[in-house]
Amino acid sequence: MLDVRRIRERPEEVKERLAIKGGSYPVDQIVEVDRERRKRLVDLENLKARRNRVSQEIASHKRNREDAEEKIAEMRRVGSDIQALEDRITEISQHLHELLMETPNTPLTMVPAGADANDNVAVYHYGQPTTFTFEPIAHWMLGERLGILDFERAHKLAGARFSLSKGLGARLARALSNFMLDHAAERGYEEVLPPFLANRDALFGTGQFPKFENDVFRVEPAELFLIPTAEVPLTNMHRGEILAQTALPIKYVAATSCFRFEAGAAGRDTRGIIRQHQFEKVELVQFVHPEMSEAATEQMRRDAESVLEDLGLPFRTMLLCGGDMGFTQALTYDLEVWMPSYGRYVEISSVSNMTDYQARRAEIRYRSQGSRKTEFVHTLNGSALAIGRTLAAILENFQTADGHIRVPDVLEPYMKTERI
RNA sequence: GGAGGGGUGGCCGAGUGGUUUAAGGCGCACGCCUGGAAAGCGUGUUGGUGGGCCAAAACCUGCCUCGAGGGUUCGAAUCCCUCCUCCUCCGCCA
Repeated sequence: MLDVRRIRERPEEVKERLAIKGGSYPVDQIVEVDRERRKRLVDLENLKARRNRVSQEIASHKRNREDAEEKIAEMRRVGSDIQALEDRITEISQHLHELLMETPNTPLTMVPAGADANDNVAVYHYGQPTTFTFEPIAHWMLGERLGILDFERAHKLAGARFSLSKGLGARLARALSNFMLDHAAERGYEEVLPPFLANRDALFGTGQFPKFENDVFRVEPAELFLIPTAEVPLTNMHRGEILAQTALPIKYVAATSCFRFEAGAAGRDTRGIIRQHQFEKVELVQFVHPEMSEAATEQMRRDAESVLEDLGLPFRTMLLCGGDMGFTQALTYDLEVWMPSYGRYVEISSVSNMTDYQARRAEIRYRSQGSRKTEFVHTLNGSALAIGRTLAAILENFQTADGHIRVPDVLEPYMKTERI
């Protein structure tokens, strides 16, 4: 959620920034509705001030056993005026809130303009697309042949877009998860094992709701939702809190399952484990001082990139253009790993700076040491990494001519074998 | 699942319809006192959101805020309803 005061005071600047994302947003309307709301608020508060004052007088009359009927009758009228005005202001406020909800975060100045993924800018490369002396096989074929991925039985259990891994496949997933958690812990992230279900307020706080309600699984009979990413529980841990400035930055890492309905992705990535209803992911989240957020984003990007580098997987890092960015993001890097079966780079991580947009929705503040004033923190998150896609990338990039998989050195202590 | 009891400021804790603009204590900050400190004394100490002052800061001022949301009332921390959460006991359970 954008700061309504910023829109009120500098609407042109906000419009300019939003233009980078493309589309049209109700900035002028927000300014107008906000003005209307504040105007009526003054009237309401004057009425309430009067009621408070006269109520004191009534109390004083009652104590002195004097008649207060006239004032009570007067306040009865004032009370109904207040009620009517309050109802009107509630309507206006809801309208204003809806308009603000339709307005995405403003991109940082370094974000390039552009309409879609074609306008993203590659900012970093590691390795080269893998070359083979034989015909490489797709991970879903390899996985089934090696008996480490089983799609048919997973479909029997839960339907399409589910898979299961077993044997060394399951161990590889666990190895990746443990390796990535350790990797993050070395970089100062505190490990968290959060609930995999979250309530409506949490989904709203991180910005999945109200816009993407159709993309998550709702769990009956409680009003709970399977988390689409650990960003939801990790960021909402501090929802409604005022943090000490000395506590910043707060850095969390969690390995969780993630659940996405993938509505609108019908027919896309139907083979393999690239796009599933359930997948595992190691997620990084940071709460930082606003002045530190750009540097922290670069650092988090390195935290994610170094996972791929340690594994030895070829990838590139893309700075997303305005048109390809998410709703709540002010800056996003996508890490894309080379996937031989696709013959192209495939997203394996996304590192984003939400500036204060999420913090404002979720009311996460900090109190600066000198002053008593509270400010919103900046929130960052990034995957490091998506387990399933990393597993697929390892199968495909490290397959050998005899149909086996070379285990990356850094995983050997976890795998207890050099090859699958 | 059953029965009962709680949720008040940074913390503890009083408060069952009107001098409560939330008592008192602890902690913290500043000041006085002191050679310096302790003690003592004094002042301040939830957050949010409006208005005023050319802008900012400071300052003045209104409204809201006693787990959350509704309701009753001229007036609600206090009464009623719904929800969340914590604790105790019983039952069940990885």
